[in-house]
Amino acid sequence: MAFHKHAHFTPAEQRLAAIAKALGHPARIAIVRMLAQRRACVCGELVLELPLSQSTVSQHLKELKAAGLVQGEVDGPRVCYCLDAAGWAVARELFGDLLAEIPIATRAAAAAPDCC
Amino acid sequence: MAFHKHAHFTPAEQRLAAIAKALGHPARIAIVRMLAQRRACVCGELVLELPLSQSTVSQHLKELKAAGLVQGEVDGPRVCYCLDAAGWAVARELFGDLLAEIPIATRAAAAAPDCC
DNA sequence: ATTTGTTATCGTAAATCGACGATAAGCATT
DNA sequence: AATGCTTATCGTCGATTTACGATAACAAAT
Repeated sequence: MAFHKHAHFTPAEQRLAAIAKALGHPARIAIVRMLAQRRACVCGELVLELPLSQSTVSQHLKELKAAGLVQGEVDGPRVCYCLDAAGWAVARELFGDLLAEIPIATRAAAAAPDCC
Repeated sequence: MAFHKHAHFTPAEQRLAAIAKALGHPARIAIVRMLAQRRACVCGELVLELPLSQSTVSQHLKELKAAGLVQGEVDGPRVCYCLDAAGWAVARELFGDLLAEIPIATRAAAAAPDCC
């Protein structure tokens, strides 16, 4: 069933998994890229540029916010979203740590099958 | 509904999302780390070290394989799993590209709220 | 050919996801 | 106070995920 047995994994594994899960949808990747490119906050502009309804975009933003990757601030009648620098620092670090554990493919290793 | 409107996103966004989704579970992060540490193939050892049943571990491996992050080769009576170097090269590149688009937090930017 | 050990698949159940429309909530302006 | 604009939440639907036990498939050894 779905009473996920997360208790047995390290905090770093759980945090990285949560971040990866938040990025595990093309729309959320696209949202992050849009927020990164125009550094200023884009509020409902996201809805205009995405092939999704307003409520769906709002939910995606909620998930990104829950993962600590995005911040939202109320700015008058609208809400101003931007990337959460602290969250992305964590993402960089945790993903970097993981990649550091993984051997990089060399030409020799690519020639011979690298399994077994 | 869940007929995901992925058609409107770029191939890179979709591929990165698929990779991130595959990593979006602590058990799969743990599996990747285990395969990275003992570079030799661990077959059913994964089951012994994870708090999950054999069938559940097999499903997680299947998802990692579908995402191109893990390879499996039949080795006699057992199956030999290892990381897929090519897949991880793509993961490195795509995630690196994304991170390159995202401004790194500076001390000044951290002092002032970086939103709006 | 049968047995043994390992892995994959099937079937199932509860929870979550992804999407939408409709509605509520919040803030400015009128 | 009422209107208008923007965003969040609610309710709903089907699909997917996570997990398990049970069973099938498969390779090696007996």
